[in-house]
Amino acid sequence: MARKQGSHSEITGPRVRDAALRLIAQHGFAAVSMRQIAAEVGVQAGALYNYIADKQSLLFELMKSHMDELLAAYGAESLPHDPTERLDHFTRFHIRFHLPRRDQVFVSYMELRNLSADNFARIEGLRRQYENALEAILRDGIASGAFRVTDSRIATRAVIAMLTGITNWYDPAGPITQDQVEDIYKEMVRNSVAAAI
Amino acid sequence: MARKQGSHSEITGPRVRDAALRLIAQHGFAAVSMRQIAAEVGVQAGALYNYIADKQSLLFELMKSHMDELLAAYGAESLPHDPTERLDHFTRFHIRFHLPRRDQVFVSYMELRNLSADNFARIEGLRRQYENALEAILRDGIASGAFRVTDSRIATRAVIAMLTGITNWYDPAGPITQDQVEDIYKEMVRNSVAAAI
DNA sequence: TTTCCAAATGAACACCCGTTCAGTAACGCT
DNA sequence: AGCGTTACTGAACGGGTGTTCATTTGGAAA
Repeated sequence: MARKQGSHSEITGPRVRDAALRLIAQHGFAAVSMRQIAAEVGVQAGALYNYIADKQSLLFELMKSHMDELLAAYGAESLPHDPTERLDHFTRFHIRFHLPRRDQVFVSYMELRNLSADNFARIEGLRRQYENALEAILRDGIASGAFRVTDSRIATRAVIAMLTGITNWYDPAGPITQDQVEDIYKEMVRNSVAAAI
Repeated sequence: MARKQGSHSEITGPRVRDAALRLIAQHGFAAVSMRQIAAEVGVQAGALYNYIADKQSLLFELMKSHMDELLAAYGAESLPHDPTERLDHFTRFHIRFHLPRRDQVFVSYMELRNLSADNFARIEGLRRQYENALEAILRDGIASGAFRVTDSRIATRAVIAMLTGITNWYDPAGPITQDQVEDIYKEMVRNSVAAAI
Protein backbone atom coordinates (compact mmCIF):
# COMPACT_ATOMS: atom_id res chain seq x y z
CA MET A 1 0.00 0.00 0.00
CA ALA A 2 1.17 3.48 -0.67
CA ARG A 3 -0.73 6.62 -1.53
CA LYS A 4 -4.43 6.48 -0.74
CA GLN A 5 -7.22 7.67 -2.96
CA GLY A 6 -7.56 11.36 -3.37
CA SER A 7 -4.94 12.39 -0.88
CA HIS A 8 -2.81 15.36 -1.79
CA SER A 9 0.03 17.31 -0.36
CA GLU A 10 -1.97 20.52 -0.13
CA ILE A 11 -4.49 18.75 2.05
CA THR A 12 -2.26 16.61 4.24
CA GLY A 13 0.18 19.41 5.06
CA PRO A 14 -2.33 21.62 6.87
CA ARG A 15 -3.92 18.57 8.45
CA VAL A 16 -0.59 17.67 10.01
CA ARG A 17 -0.25 21.14 11.50
CA ASP A 18 -3.85 21.16 12.71
CA ALA A 19 -3.52 17.80 14.41
CA ALA A 20 -0.18 18.74 15.93
CA LEU A 21 -1.55 22.01 17.27
CA ARG A 22 -4.55 20.38 18.89
CA LEU A 23 -2.58 17.51 20.40
CA ILE A 24 0.27 19.68 21.65
CA ALA A 25 -2.16 22.15 23.20
CA GLN A 26 -3.88 19.28 24.97
CA HIS A 27 -0.99 17.15 26.15
CA GLY A 28 2.15 19.24 25.74
CA PHE A 29 4.90 19.07 23.14
CA ALA A 30 7.07 16.47 24.82
CA ALA A 31 4.11 14.27 25.63
CA VAL A 32 2.90 14.05 22.04
CA SER A 33 4.60 11.58 19.71
CA MET A 34 4.96 11.77 15.97
CA ARG A 35 3.00 8.55 15.76
CA GLN A 36 0.07 10.14 17.63
CA ILE A 37 0.04 13.07 15.24
CA ALA A 38 0.25 10.71 12.29
CA ALA A 39 -2.60 8.58 13.61
CA GLU A 40 -4.75 11.71 13.99
CA VAL A 41 -4.09 12.56 10.35
CA GLY A 42 -4.66 8.96 9.28
CA VAL A 43 -1.16 8.34 8.04
CA GLN A 44 2.02 6.56 9.09
CA ALA A 45 4.64 8.44 11.09
CA GLY A 46 7.16 8.45 8.26
CA ALA A 47 4.78 10.38 6.00
CA LEU A 48 4.91 13.40 8.31
CA TYR A 49 8.44 14.05 7.15
CA ASN A 50 7.12 15.02 3.74
CA TYR A 51 5.74 18.11 5.44
CA ILE A 52 8.07 18.95 8.28
CA ALA A 53 11.82 18.80 8.74
CA ASP A 54 11.64 17.46 12.28
CA LYS A 55 9.60 17.72 15.46
CA GLN A 56 11.37 20.88 16.63
CA SER A 57 10.66 22.68 13.35
CA LEU A 58 7.03 21.68 13.62
CA LEU A 59 6.73 23.37 17.00
CA PHE A 60 8.61 26.43 15.82
CA GLU A 61 6.45 26.82 12.73
CA LEU A 62 3.27 26.56 14.77
CA MET A 63 4.45 29.33 17.09
CA LYS A 64 5.96 31.42 14.35
CA SER A 65 2.85 31.43 12.22
CA HIS A 66 0.76 32.36 15.25
CA MET A 67 2.94 35.37 15.96
CA ASP A 68 3.09 36.34 12.28
CA GLU A 69 -0.69 36.25 12.04
CA LEU A 70 -1.00 38.28 15.23
CA LEU A 71 1.37 41.00 14.06
CA ALA A 72 -0.17 41.08 10.58
CA ALA A 73 -3.66 41.35 12.04
CA TYR A 74 -2.74 44.21 14.36
CA GLY A 75 -0.83 45.91 11.58
CA ALA A 76 -3.97 45.86 9.44
CA GLU A 77 -6.06 47.62 12.09
CA SER A 78 -6.66 51.33 11.81
CA LEU A 79 -5.76 52.81 15.16
CA PRO A 80 -7.52 55.69 16.91
CA HIS A 81 -5.33 58.66 17.64
CA ASP A 82 -6.38 59.32 21.22
CA PRO A 83 -4.34 57.13 23.63
CA THR A 84 -7.32 56.07 25.73
CA GLU A 85 -9.30 55.06 22.66
CA ARG A 86 -6.25 53.32 21.25
CA LEU A 87 -5.89 51.37 24.50
CA ASP A 88 -9.56 50.37 24.39
CA HIS A 89 -9.07 49.30 20.80
CA PHE A 90 -6.01 47.24 21.76
CA THR A 91 -7.95 45.46 24.48
CA ARG A 92 -10.75 44.57 22.10
CA PHE A 93 -8.35 43.51 19.39
CA HIS A 94 -6.33 41.31 21.71
CA ILE A 95 -9.42 39.53 23.02
CA ARG A 96 -10.97 39.10 19.58
CA PHE A 97 -7.78 37.74 18.13
CA HIS A 98 -6.87 35.37 20.96
CA LEU A 99 -10.19 33.98 22.19
CA PRO A 100 -10.92 31.99 19.04
CA ARG A 101 -7.35 30.66 19.03
CA ARG A 102 -7.15 28.80 22.32
CA ASP A 103 -4.82 26.10 21.08
CA GLN A 104 -2.39 28.54 19.51
CA VAL A 105 -2.29 30.61 22.69
CA PHE A 106 -1.72 27.55 24.84
CA VAL A 107 1.12 26.31 22.68
CA SER A 108 2.69 29.74 22.25
CA TYR A 109 2.81 30.44 25.97
CA MET A 110 3.56 26.99 27.35
CA GLU A 111 6.01 25.50 24.93
CA LEU A 112 8.59 28.27 24.81
CA ARG A 113 10.98 26.17 26.84
CA ASN A 114 10.84 23.39 24.25
CA LEU A 115 12.21 25.65 21.55
CA SER A 116 15.87 25.52 20.67
CA ALA A 117 17.83 28.60 21.69
CA ASP A 118 17.73 30.07 18.17
CA ASN A 119 14.05 29.45 17.67
CA PHE A 120 13.27 30.83 21.12
CA ALA A 121 15.08 34.06 20.32
CA ARG A 122 13.10 34.50 17.11
CA ILE A 123 9.73 33.93 18.77
CA GLU A 124 10.69 36.17 21.64
CA GLY A 125 11.56 38.90 19.15
CA LEU A 126 8.11 38.70 17.60
CA ARG A 127 6.45 38.76 20.99
CA ARG A 128 8.49 41.80 21.90
CA GLN A 129 7.27 43.53 18.75
CA TYR A 130 3.69 43.01 19.82
CA GLU A 131 4.38 44.20 23.34
CA ASN A 132 6.03 47.30 21.93
CA ALA A 133 2.80 48.23 20.21
CA LEU A 134 1.04 48.31 23.55
CA GLU A 135 3.91 50.05 25.27
CA ALA A 136 3.80 52.80 22.63
CA ILE A 137 0.16 53.40 23.51
CA LEU A 138 0.97 53.63 27.19
CA ARG A 139 3.85 56.02 26.57
CA ASP A 140 1.64 58.29 24.48
CA GLY A 141 -0.97 58.30 27.21
CA ILE A 142 1.63 59.11 29.83
CA ALA A 143 2.92 61.97 27.71
CA SER A 144 -0.59 63.35 27.22
CA GLY A 145 -1.44 62.98 30.89
CA ALA A 146 -4.21 60.45 30.23
CA PHE A 147 -2.33 57.61 31.89
CA ARG A 148 -0.20 57.43 34.98
CA VAL A 149 2.02 54.40 35.38
CA THR A 150 5.37 54.12 37.11
CA ASP A 151 6.97 51.87 34.52
CA SER A 152 5.50 51.52 31.04
CA ARG A 153 7.25 48.19 30.37
CA ILE A 154 5.87 46.62 33.52
CA ALA A 155 2.42 48.00 32.86
CA THR A 156 2.60 46.50 29.37
CA ARG A 157 3.34 43.08 30.75
CA ALA A 158 0.67 43.39 33.41
CA VAL A 159 -1.99 44.28 30.86
CA ILE A 160 -1.00 41.50 28.46
CA ALA A 161 -0.90 38.92 31.26
CA MET A 162 -4.36 40.02 32.36
CA LEU A 163 -5.75 39.77 28.84
CA THR A 164 -4.08 36.56 27.81
CA GLY A 165 -5.24 34.92 31.02
CA ILE A 166 -8.77 35.05 29.66
CA THR A 167 -8.09 32.05 27.41
CA ASN A 168 -7.53 29.96 30.54
CA TRP A 169 -11.10 30.19 31.73
CA TYR A 170 -13.34 31.57 29.01
CA ASP A 171 -15.94 29.12 27.79
CA PRO A 172 -17.56 30.13 24.48
CA ALA A 173 -20.52 27.91 25.42
CA GLY A 174 -20.87 29.63 28.79
CA PRO A 175 -23.24 32.42 29.79
CA ILE A 176 -20.85 35.29 29.12
CA THR A 177 -20.57 36.58 25.57
CA GLN A 178 -17.30 37.64 24.06
CA ASP A 179 -18.65 41.18 23.78
CA GLN A 180 -19.27 41.27 27.50
CA VAL A 181 -15.76 40.06 28.18
CA GLU A 182 -14.43 42.81 25.96
CA ASP A 183 -16.42 45.45 27.81
CA ILE A 184 -15.37 44.22 31.22
CA TYR A 185 -11.69 44.08 30.39
CA LYS A 186 -11.76 47.35 28.48
CA GLU A 187 -12.85 48.96 31.74
CA MET A 188 -10.33 47.18 33.96
CA VAL A 189 -7.41 47.74 31.61
CA ARG A 190 -8.24 51.38 31.23
CA ASN A 191 -8.60 51.89 34.96
CA SER A 192 -5.38 50.06 35.74
CA VAL A 193 -3.31 52.65 33.88
CA ALA A 194 -5.55 55.72 33.94
CA ALA A 195 -4.50 58.85 35.74
CA ALA A 196 -6.60 59.56 38.84
CA ILE A 197 -9.31 62.07 38.08
CA MET B 1 27.48 -1.46 45.68
CA ALA B 2 24.44 -0.33 47.59
CA ARG B 3 24.00 2.49 50.04
CA LYS B 4 26.66 5.18 49.88
CA GLN B 5 28.35 6.72 52.87
CA GLY B 6 26.25 8.94 55.03
CA SER B 7 23.15 8.96 52.88
CA HIS B 8 19.86 8.81 54.67
CA SER B 9 16.21 8.75 53.82
CA GLU B 10 15.49 12.08 55.47
CA ILE B 11 18.04 13.72 53.23
CA THR B 12 17.43 11.94 49.94
CA GLY B 13 13.66 12.37 50.00
CA PRO B 14 13.68 16.18 49.87
CA ARG B 15 16.56 16.12 47.43
CA VAL B 16 14.46 14.07 45.03
CA ARG B 17 11.63 16.59 45.22
CA ASP B 18 14.01 19.54 44.84
CA ALA B 19 15.68 18.05 41.79
CA ALA B 20 12.35 17.09 40.26
CA LEU B 21 10.92 20.57 40.81
CA ARG B 22 13.89 22.28 39.21
CA LEU B 23 14.09 19.95 36.24
CA ILE B 24 10.35 19.92 35.58
CA ALA B 25 10.19 23.72 35.80
CA GLN B 26 13.02 23.92 33.29
CA HIS B 27 12.12 21.26 30.75
CA GLY B 28 8.54 20.25 31.48
CA PHE B 29 7.13 17.16 33.15
CA ALA B 30 6.97 14.91 30.10
CA ALA B 31 10.44 15.92 28.96
CA VAL B 32 12.12 14.98 32.23
CA SER B 33 12.94 11.32 32.83
CA MET B 34 13.24 9.53 36.13
CA ARG B 35 16.85 8.79 35.23
CA GLN B 36 17.57 12.51 34.86
CA ILE B 37 16.09 13.25 38.26
CA ALA B 38 18.04 10.36 39.77
CA ALA B 39 21.28 11.57 38.20
CA GLU B 40 20.69 15.04 39.67
CA VAL B 41 20.31 13.47 43.10
CA GLY B 42 23.32 11.22 42.53
CA VAL B 43 21.42 7.96 42.67
CA GLN B 44 20.10 5.26 40.34
CA ALA B 45 16.58 5.54 38.97
CA GLY B 46 15.28 2.61 41.00
CA ALA B 47 16.14 4.34 44.26
CA LEU B 48 13.61 7.10 43.58
CA TYR B 49 10.82 4.62 44.23
CA ASN B 50 11.77 4.54 47.89
CA TYR B 51 10.40 8.08 48.06
CA ILE B 52 7.64 8.32 45.48
CA ALA B 53 4.94 5.96 44.30
CA ASP B 54 5.30 6.86 40.64
CA LYS B 55 6.01 9.80 38.36
CA GLN B 56 2.43 11.05 38.42
CA SER B 57 2.36 11.13 42.23
CA LEU B 58 5.61 13.04 42.24
CA LEU B 59 4.07 15.77 40.09
CA PHE B 60 0.90 15.84 42.13
CA GLU B 61 2.76 16.12 45.41
CA LEU B 62 4.87 18.98 44.12
CA MET B 63 1.77 20.91 43.11
CA LYS B 64 -0.23 19.93 46.17
CA SER B 65 2.43 21.03 48.63
CA HIS B 66 2.77 24.34 46.78
CA MET B 67 -0.93 25.00 47.11
CA ASP B 68 -1.00 23.85 50.73
CA GLU B 69 1.84 26.18 51.61
CA LEU B 70 0.13 29.03 49.80
CA LEU B 71 -3.17 28.55 51.61
CA ALA B 72 -1.46 28.07 54.97
CA ALA B 73 0.62 31.20 54.49
CA TYR B 74 -2.36 33.32 53.55
CA GLY B 75 -4.37 31.85 56.40
CA ALA B 76 -1.65 32.93 58.82
CA GLU B 77 -1.82 36.55 57.69
CA SER B 78 -3.77 39.06 59.71
CA LEU B 79 -6.03 40.85 57.29
CA PRO B 80 -6.98 44.52 57.41
CA HIS B 81 -10.68 45.16 57.66
CA ASP B 82 -11.00 47.88 55.05
CA PRO B 83 -11.48 46.31 51.58
CA THR B 84 -9.02 48.58 49.82
CA GLU B 85 -6.35 47.92 52.43
CA ARG B 86 -7.13 44.23 52.31
CA LEU B 87 -6.71 44.28 48.52
CA ASP B 88 -3.36 46.06 48.85
CA HIS B 89 -2.35 43.47 51.40
CA PHE B 90 -3.38 40.66 49.07
CA THR B 91 -1.30 42.09 46.26
CA ARG B 92 1.77 42.34 48.47
CA PHE B 93 1.23 38.90 49.91
CA HIS B 94 0.80 37.29 46.50
CA ILE B 95 3.97 38.85 45.14
CA ARG B 96 6.02 38.07 48.24
CA PHE B 97 4.88 34.50 48.29
CA HIS B 98 5.25 33.76 44.59
CA LEU B 99 8.35 35.67 43.51
CA PRO B 100 10.79 33.53 45.53
CA ARG B 101 9.08 30.37 44.23
CA ARG B 102 9.57 30.62 40.49
CA ASP B 103 9.90 26.89 39.93
CA GLN B 104 6.80 26.04 41.93
CA VAL B 105 4.77 28.64 40.06
CA PHE B 106 6.00 27.39 36.71
CA VAL B 107 5.16 23.82 37.51
CA SER B 108 1.82 24.64 39.12
CA TYR B 109 0.57 26.64 36.16
CA MET B 110 2.08 24.70 33.26
CA GLU B 111 1.72 21.08 34.24
CA LEU B 112 -1.97 21.00 35.11
CA ARG B 113 -2.67 19.07 31.93
CA ASN B 114 -0.26 16.35 32.97
CA LEU B 115 -2.25 15.57 36.10
CA SER B 116 -4.66 12.68 36.13
CA ALA B 117 -8.31 13.69 36.26
CA ASP B 118 -8.56 13.05 40.00
CA ASN B 119 -5.40 14.89 40.85
CA PHE B 120 -6.38 17.78 38.61
CA ALA B 121 -9.67 18.16 40.42
CA ARG B 122 -7.95 18.29 43.80
CA ILE B 123 -5.42 20.92 42.72
CA GLU B 124 -8.15 22.93 41.04
CA GLY B 125 -10.12 22.87 44.28
CA LEU B 126 -7.21 24.33 46.20
CA ARG B 127 -6.67 26.99 43.58
CA ARG B 128 -10.32 27.87 43.77
CA GLN B 129 -10.01 28.30 47.53
CA TYR B 130 -7.25 30.84 47.04
CA GLU B 131 -9.21 32.68 44.38
CA ASN B 132 -12.19 32.79 46.69
CA ALA B 133 -10.13 34.72 49.22
CA LEU B 134 -9.53 37.44 46.67
CA GLU B 135 -13.09 37.35 45.42
CA ALA B 136 -14.34 37.89 48.98
CA ILE B 137 -12.26 41.05 49.17
CA LEU B 138 -13.68 42.31 45.90
CA ARG B 139 -17.25 41.57 46.99
CA ASP B 140 -16.75 43.43 50.25
CA GLY B 141 -15.37 46.38 48.36
CA ILE B 142 -18.27 46.34 45.94
CA ALA B 143 -20.71 46.25 48.85
CA SER B 144 -18.99 49.16 50.55
CA GLY B 145 -18.82 51.15 47.34
CA ALA B 146 -15.03 51.18 47.29
CA PHE B 147 -14.79 48.99 44.19
CA ARG B 148 -16.80 48.85 41.02
CA VAL B 149 -16.49 45.76 38.89
CA THR B 150 -19.05 44.14 36.63
CA ASP B 151 -18.24 40.57 37.59
CA SER B 152 -16.29 39.76 40.76
CA ARG B 153 -15.23 36.33 39.51
CA ILE B 154 -13.77 37.71 36.29
CA ALA B 155 -12.05 40.52 38.15
CA THR B 156 -10.54 37.95 40.49
CA ARG B 157 -9.08 36.02 37.61
CA ALA B 158 -7.85 39.16 35.93
CA VAL B 159 -6.02 40.32 39.04
CA ILE B 160 -4.45 36.93 39.69
CA ALA B 161 -3.35 36.57 36.06
CA MET B 162 -1.77 40.01 36.26
CA LEU B 163 0.06 39.20 39.49
CA THR B 164 1.17 35.70 38.63
CA GLY B 165 2.50 36.93 35.30
CA ILE B 166 5.24 38.74 37.21
CA THR B 167 7.14 35.48 37.68
CA ASN B 168 7.55 35.26 33.92
CA TRP B 169 9.74 38.30 33.61
CA TYR B 170 10.97 39.40 37.05
CA ASP B 171 14.71 39.09 37.50
CA PRO B 172 15.84 39.26 41.14
CA ALA B 173 19.27 40.30 39.91
CA GLY B 174 17.79 43.09 37.79
CA PRO B 175 17.46 46.79 38.61
CA ILE B 176 13.94 46.61 40.04
CA THR B 177 13.56 45.60 43.66
CA GLN B 178 10.75 43.40 44.85
CA ASP B 179 9.45 46.31 46.94
CA GLN B 180 9.14 48.44 43.84
CA VAL B 181 7.26 45.68 42.04
CA GLU B 182 4.89 45.45 44.98
CA ASP B 183 4.24 49.19 44.93
CA ILE B 184 3.68 49.29 41.19
CA TYR B 185 1.24 46.40 41.18
CA LYS B 186 -0.51 47.56 44.33
CA GLU B 187 -1.40 50.69 42.41
CA MET B 188 -2.45 48.96 39.20
CA VAL B 189 -4.52 46.32 40.95
CA ARG B 190 -6.27 48.87 43.09
CA ASN B 191 -7.03 51.10 40.11
CA SER B 192 -8.29 48.23 38.01
CA VAL B 193 -11.16 47.57 40.40
CA ALA B 194 -11.60 50.91 42.16
CA ALA B 195 -14.79 52.90 41.79
CA ALA B 196 -14.29 56.09 39.81
CA ILE B 197 -13.85 59.07 42.12
C1' DT C 1 31.34 -8.54 67.04
C1' DT C 2 27.50 -10.05 65.20
C1' DT C 3 22.98 -9.20 63.57
C1' DC C 4 19.59 -6.78 61.19
C1' DC C 5 17.49 -3.61 58.23
C1' DA C 6 17.08 0.57 55.66
C1' DA C 7 18.86 2.30 51.40
C1' DA C 8 20.80 1.72 47.63
C1' DT C 9 22.37 -0.92 43.04
C1' DG C 10 22.02 -2.63 38.42
C1' DA C 11 19.93 -5.57 35.43
C1' DA C 12 15.86 -6.67 33.31
C1' DC C 13 10.99 -5.93 31.59
C1' DA C 14 8.04 -4.61 27.75
C1' DC C 15 7.35 -0.85 25.27
C1' DC C 16 7.75 3.78 22.94
C1' DC C 17 10.74 7.42 20.82
C1' DG C 18 12.20 10.41 16.41
C1' DT C 19 13.91 9.60 12.16
C1' DT C 20 15.38 7.24 7.72
C1' DC C 21 14.62 4.80 3.58
C1' DA C 22 13.76 1.18 0.07
C1' DG C 23 9.70 -0.20 -1.93
C1' DT C 24 4.98 0.55 -3.86
C1' DA C 25 0.64 2.27 -5.26
C1' DA C 26 -2.14 6.01 -7.19
C1' DC C 27 -2.14 10.05 -9.70
C1' DG C 28 -1.38 13.69 -13.73
C1' DC C 29 0.53 14.05 -18.10
C1' DT C 30 1.72 12.81 -22.61
C1' DA D 1 -1.55 3.00 -22.66
C1' DG D 2 2.56 3.99 -20.71
C1' DC D 3 5.54 6.92 -17.89
C1' DG D 4 7.27 9.60 -14.26
C1' DT D 5 6.25 11.75 -10.10
C1' DT D 6 4.18 12.23 -5.85
C1' DA D 7 2.52 10.51 -1.54
C1' DC D 8 2.66 7.06 1.21
C1' DT D 9 3.88 2.41 3.69
C1' DG D 10 6.21 -0.54 6.78
C1' DA D 11 10.18 -2.04 8.62
C1' DA D 12 14.19 -0.93 10.73
C1' DC D 13 17.66 1.94 13.48
C1' DG D 14 19.74 2.99 18.04
C1' DG D 15 18.34 4.59 21.98
C1' DG D 16 15.28 6.03 25.76
C1' DT D 17 10.94 5.21 28.80
C1' DG D 18 8.75 4.11 33.73
C1' DT D 19 8.87 0.59 36.81
C1' DT D 20 10.16 -3.84 39.36
C1' DC D 21 13.08 -6.66 42.05
C1' DA D 22 16.73 -9.77 43.66
C1' DT D 23 20.93 -8.54 45.51
C1' DT D 24 24.36 -5.99 48.00
C1' DT D 25 25.99 -2.74 51.06
C1' DG D 26 26.76 0.62 55.18
C1' DG D 27 25.64 1.72 59.54
C1' DA D 28 23.19 1.30 63.94
C1' DA D 29 21.61 -1.61 67.64
C1' DA D 30 22.40 -5.75 70.48
